[in-house]
Amino acid sequence: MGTATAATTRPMRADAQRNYDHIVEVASDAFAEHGVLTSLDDIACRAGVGPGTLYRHFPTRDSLIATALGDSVDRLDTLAAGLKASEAPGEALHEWMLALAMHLRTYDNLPESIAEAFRRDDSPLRNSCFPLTDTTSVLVARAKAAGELRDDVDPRDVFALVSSVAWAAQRRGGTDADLKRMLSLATTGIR
Amino acid sequence: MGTATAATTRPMRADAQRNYDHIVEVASDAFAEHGVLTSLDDIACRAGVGPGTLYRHFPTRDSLIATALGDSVDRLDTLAAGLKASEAPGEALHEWMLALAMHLRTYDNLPESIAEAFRRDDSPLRNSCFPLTDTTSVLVARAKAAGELRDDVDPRDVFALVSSVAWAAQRRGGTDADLKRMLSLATTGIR
DNA sequence: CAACGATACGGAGACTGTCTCCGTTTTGTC
DNA sequence: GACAAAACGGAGACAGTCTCCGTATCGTTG
Repeated sequence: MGTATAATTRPMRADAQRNYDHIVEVASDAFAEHGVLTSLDDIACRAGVGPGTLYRHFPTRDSLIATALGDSVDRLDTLAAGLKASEAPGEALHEWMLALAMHLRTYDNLPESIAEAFRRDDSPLRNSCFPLTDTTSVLVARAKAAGELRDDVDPRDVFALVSSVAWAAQRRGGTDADLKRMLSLATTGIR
Repeated sequence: MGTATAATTRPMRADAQRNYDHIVEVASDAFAEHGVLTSLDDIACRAGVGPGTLYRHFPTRDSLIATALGDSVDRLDTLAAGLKASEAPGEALHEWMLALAMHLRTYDNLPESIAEAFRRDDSPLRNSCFPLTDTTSVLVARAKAAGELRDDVDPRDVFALVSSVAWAAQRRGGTDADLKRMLSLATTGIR
């Protein structure tokens, strides 16, 4: 991803593509610095475009977040491919849960936005998470099959649990140590 | 609590007390119906007072939430007294964690507000939670002493974990069953 | 390369919610 | 009944979201 284009339809006009790319770039920085709740008009301003232009390209905050997260999701997908082939499904699941939790820390308040997106249909942010929930399901199933995870665990609960740990850790200090400790606390019970 | 008064200083003037009580009453309803993020001006309007009056009594949203939660916290305190004397500390801790999680579901978005309050000093909402964190500490210590809980568990992490489970469960459907299932998933590992 | 239609821009401004300031009203006391 | 202190309330400043539409830019066609 990185420089996304609506390749399905007619290609974007040159100026539109330029603005689109610049907005995403600025948004990534702004989200990283101030969290996903930062002012969108401010992002537009910093990107040197009017609010109208931003909202035309990204009708909702979610759509902008989803696009800004593109690279991080791609990286997770690469990791997922390896983990799905792992010969130690239990460990693979653990590694995945940690990676997922780290991903959810990409921006401040991201877990809230994603959780919110899951309550709406057709949210672009929700759609962008489907690869992640799918991978979670696969890894949970493999861990179960290997007898390394209880049979009664719902993969959706696992995703929710990881989200909630990421959420909690961010408010408990936000360091890697906080995240790992909280995740360990919450998952030791899984086996 | 219920009808709180600044009893430490001079008693409130009659009209002020009347407005104060009415605001809290209306706020409880509004929070219950629309969550803690509902419009404060709207609460003022429904309570038949001007915005100025509301903000004079409750300078921050947190202070209003804290007051509105008074009754629920009182009920938890009563429960806590019994649990602290329980002869089954492990079970007592579990029961407490469930009660705490239910409390955090009193209003929509309450876990977020409380977590946020914990990042600020002198937030009234944070202060109103101290009895709860204290009880958590006591019950965690007792469970440890009885050998029913790992020694390396930080009570603050326990509180954070319960908050995060309440948060996650609310976004996973919000039913009692969702909450209990998620809590069980997250705590089975505690022992 | 001129010119035209389609595409995209951008900023003024409507709208919503937060929060404050200060002239007016209510209260309690002497 | 009158006076000072306490409290009221609403107009309005401010910030953020999002839209509408006149204007500018682009790409294509002759």
